[in-house]
Amino acid sequence: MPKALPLLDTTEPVCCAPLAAGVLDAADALAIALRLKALADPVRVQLMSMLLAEPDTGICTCDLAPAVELSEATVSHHLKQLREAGLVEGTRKGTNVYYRPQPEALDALCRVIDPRCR
Amino acid sequence: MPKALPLLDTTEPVCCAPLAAGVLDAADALAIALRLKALADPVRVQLMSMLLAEPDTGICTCDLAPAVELSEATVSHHLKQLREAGLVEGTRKGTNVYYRPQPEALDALCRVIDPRCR
DNA sequence: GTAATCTCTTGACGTACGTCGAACGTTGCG
DNA sequence: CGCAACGTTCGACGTACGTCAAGAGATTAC
Repeated sequence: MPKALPLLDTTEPVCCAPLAAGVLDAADALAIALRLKALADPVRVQLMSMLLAEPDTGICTCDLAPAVELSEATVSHHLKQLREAGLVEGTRKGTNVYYRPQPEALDALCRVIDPRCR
Repeated sequence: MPKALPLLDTTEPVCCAPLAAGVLDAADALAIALRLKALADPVRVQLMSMLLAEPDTGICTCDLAPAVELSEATVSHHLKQLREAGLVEGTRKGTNVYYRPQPEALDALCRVIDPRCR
């Protein structure tokens, strides 16, 4: 994507016409692609599935890192990607930061992709 | 993803437990991530939307390239990614190759991602 | 205030990705 | 056959990405 630097706000759920509703312009396509890219990594997919299993309490970085067998720095990086895509939200509790999933964002992404949706 | 080289077959629609059904293992997460990655590019999103608008006749490379303002070589590369993910299918008609969308693959991906699905 | 713990950021490294021009294959048509 | 049109592959280039160690912030406990 060496064209325009993505200075977009992707923290809100994606909001544009579905893929199957007609030909998308470049801006809408970018909005969708950026959110897909946030999830298009095996580690982040796995992290999302873990967080979706604890939607209320959330899970902290120090518990996620050993579960995916990566350094905390790397997991923090992945969580940042997910956060910037609005897919998760982190709240501090003492020294820990508990991450919770944002199902609405995932749901919005899903609806935009759905070939039956238009 | 510098761990294992993805020698997986991704041409079939993704088939594993949904994200929200429980914690995914690394293999399932990879299967999902590879398909998401195939679509996680603004050009490919746009191409998919164009193809979904002509699901029966399909569109050939030489018509897609000017529509996204890229070289035919680049568009061919993107179509290859989509083809390897099972999201499109190309059939030759004379010198042209007409690409048609594979809504089942997109639908399967959508169901796996859906936070309401489990 | 000091120490301990958790988290995030920075810098660096290797790899993967998007793009193009040029070369190569394929198909159809004089 | 020889040529033209379409498509893919190859090689090269710059950029983006995933990873970690090391350091910097933040918060709690003593």
